[in-house]
Amino acid sequence: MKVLTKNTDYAIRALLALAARKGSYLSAKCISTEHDIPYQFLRRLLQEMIRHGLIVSKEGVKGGFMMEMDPDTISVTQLIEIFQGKVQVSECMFRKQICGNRSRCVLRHEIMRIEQVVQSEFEKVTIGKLLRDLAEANQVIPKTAKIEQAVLNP
Amino acid sequence: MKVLTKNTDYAIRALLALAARKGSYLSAKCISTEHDIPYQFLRRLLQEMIRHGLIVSKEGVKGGFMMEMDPDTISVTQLIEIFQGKVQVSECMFRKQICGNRSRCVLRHEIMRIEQVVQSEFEKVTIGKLLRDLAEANQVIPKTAKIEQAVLNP
DNA sequence: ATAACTGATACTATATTGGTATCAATTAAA
DNA sequence: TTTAATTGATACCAATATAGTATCAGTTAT
Repeated sequence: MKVLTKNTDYAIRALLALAARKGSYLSAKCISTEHDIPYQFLRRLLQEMIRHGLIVSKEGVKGGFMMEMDPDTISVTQLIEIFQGKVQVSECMFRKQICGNRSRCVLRHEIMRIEQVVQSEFEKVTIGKLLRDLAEANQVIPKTAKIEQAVLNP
Repeated sequence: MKVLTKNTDYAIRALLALAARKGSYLSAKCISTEHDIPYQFLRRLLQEMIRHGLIVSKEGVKGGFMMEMDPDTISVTQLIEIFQGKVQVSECMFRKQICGNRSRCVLRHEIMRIEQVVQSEFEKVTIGKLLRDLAEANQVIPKTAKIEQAVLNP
């Protein structure tokens, strides 16, 4: 069971790259080559994120994508919702089938509780947090700093 | 994002039916018609659960499937693993790509933590627990008892 | 003997996921 | 003003996963 698909995966990586260079434009090509994300695939993801207001773009030479908002306001939950649809435990067997015509399902509480837990866990994980984790790792483990540096500042 | 697929969904329902009649054989046909699960589909699921030792079967007339083990030892996590593969947050971008040749990934901790949370939440939900939830609901909401009864004792 | 069963397995249809290609529009800069 | 680097939009394709069906052989209670 794969919780994050490539969509979400790539989107997170792209956002990390943009967050690390907040305020300046990064082209899709640059992000693609530096982070090993298929170019055209990445572009679709970036456009989708623009539509959702997570990033902005500028066309033409020296154009690209930029993060304007606070990276801490972008959670993995949001990205999952955009690229994989809203988190739901079942679609919705318990609610529709066992529940039948009943308005409230006996299992609904259990299901809802788990949905809530899963969602809130992913909500805690923001782009800002991931970025800080990376930065911290750079300091704690100097041996690998170059690699992390490469990831963040290609 | 659908956490439980039909496989797991149906499997849970079938196990609830078997747990409710623990010790006696229930045919696939019976479970299928009573719980609105496609017959052949259900049979595959039941066979899979036999292979994993969750239930036993008896061939021939008056045969069927039976639950021998304690329903509290069967968790939704187990069923997800059987029918949807082991829970993993990413497959595994962060581990393989960003980490590159590094043995330990900076994001690994975050990812692992979430995997752990998700898994342990589903572990709490056992067939036994779901069954008790249903039974309890029958008592608390007598108005709907007939429906629940139908579900549990077709 | 026969009908009600499971065991095993092959098959099909549809949706999702992952990825590619193309062309038009925009823009910085030579 | 031409050109190259860029995004916008969208159509397309391949592989895989999901959901469901069909078939035939073997077992067993009656």
